[in-house]
Amino acid sequence: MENVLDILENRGYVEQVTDKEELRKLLNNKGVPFYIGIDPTADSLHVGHFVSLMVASYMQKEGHKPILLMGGGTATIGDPSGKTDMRKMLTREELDHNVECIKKQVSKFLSFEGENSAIIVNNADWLLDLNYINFMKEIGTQFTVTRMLSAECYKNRLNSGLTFFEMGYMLMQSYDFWFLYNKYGCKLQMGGNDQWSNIIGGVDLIRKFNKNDSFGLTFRLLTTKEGKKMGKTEKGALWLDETKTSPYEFYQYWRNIADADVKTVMSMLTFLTMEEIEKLADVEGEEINKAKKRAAFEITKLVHGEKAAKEAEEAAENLFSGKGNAENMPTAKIEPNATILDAIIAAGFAQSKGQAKTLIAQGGITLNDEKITDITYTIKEEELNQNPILKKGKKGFCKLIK
RNA sequence: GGGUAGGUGGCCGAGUGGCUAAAGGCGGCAGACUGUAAAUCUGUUCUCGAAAGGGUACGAUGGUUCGAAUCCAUCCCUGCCCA
Repeated sequence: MENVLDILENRGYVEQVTDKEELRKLLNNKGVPFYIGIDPTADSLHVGHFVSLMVASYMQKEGHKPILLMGGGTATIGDPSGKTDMRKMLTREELDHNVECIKKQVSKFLSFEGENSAIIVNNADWLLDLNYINFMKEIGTQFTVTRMLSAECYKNRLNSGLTFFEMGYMLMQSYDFWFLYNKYGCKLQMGGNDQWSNIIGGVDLIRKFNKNDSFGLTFRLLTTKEGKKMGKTEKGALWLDETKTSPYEFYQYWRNIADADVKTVMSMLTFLTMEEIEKLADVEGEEINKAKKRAAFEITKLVHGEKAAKEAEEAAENLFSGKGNAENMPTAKIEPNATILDAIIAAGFAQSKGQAKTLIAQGGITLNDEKITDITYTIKEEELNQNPILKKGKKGFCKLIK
């Protein structure tokens, strides 16, 4: 029988493992509890979390038990790993709200029923009550600064300011793992590769207090071939929440990825078999567009469901084949007799009138396929009643409604 | 606490009294070419205004000056070195 670890490796998720052979043995059993941490700093997950959820999903499908750790405790004081500005402090209510929203999204990937149902825990439940002196005595003595500084992630920060809290963050995350190990028998922590130091911190701690039978595994960060993080859009992050990033936009993001990234995206963000993926992606030239379409569809389906994925696909197809009568493209409400500039801003194509003017000046704006050159153009009521389609460049579509 | 170097547009980074809405690079956007790709080339990139022109802006607040990102004072923040 295939081991989950092999699946994960074949699909290109795995970056580092503490002890691959021993972990493989452990995973031959069923129902192994493992945990993945998520900081509930927003009311939606973004693409960065997507990979984690995919991995967790594969793990659960193979019979293991996912524990999702919400970093409610650490988020209340702000996560320092953002470079300069400490993130906003979040109130308990906000955090609870975020956790609820996240749980909804997570349930598309993980089952909260059955023998190996996923569970959600919040480290606020144990971190907030810690006593500093006790913590330092018990946990602080187990770490040497010398070793921590030799970690890659701290090395880079050494010349740009590293606060004590940031070092302490590692202790807290290590403590989390130890706590879950004791409470749930959780023997495996998984996370993005940037979490490696924090994860092995926990593994070490468990070895010192208990025994050497816990593991850490990190997965590749989702980056393009050029090493840039995936999931950045002009509006910021690519969210999994449909009100923050519409299914159409979401679909378009994946439809537009670079050729070189198609395979990565398909293997890491879909459940297509590797044979299928190779068949689709190992092609020359224009053919690769089929693979991109499939990738976009599958990924959108996972996050927004099949119906939304189909709608996004149809909308895109109609728009790009020139018939602008799709139902599901983004819409923007404008007043009758609004100027073209207002419409451009309402559609989200520009932040200011100046930018909107630039767009027109550069010939990037069309209304029902008529190029707009006059920046004083106003959209009359009768024209608006026909719900004209405003187009920015080649890919920006928006239906104007009253 | 002492010494020292700094804080400039989304980011990096030049600029040390008027020619500076601020070089250059990155990123973004548009155009050409294409396959809704990449690479390349061109243009563009604070804001209001149709334009002329105005308004904000170089950590913060005051001041000097006809005129300040640039000089002075105080404060806040960051790096480095010493304690």
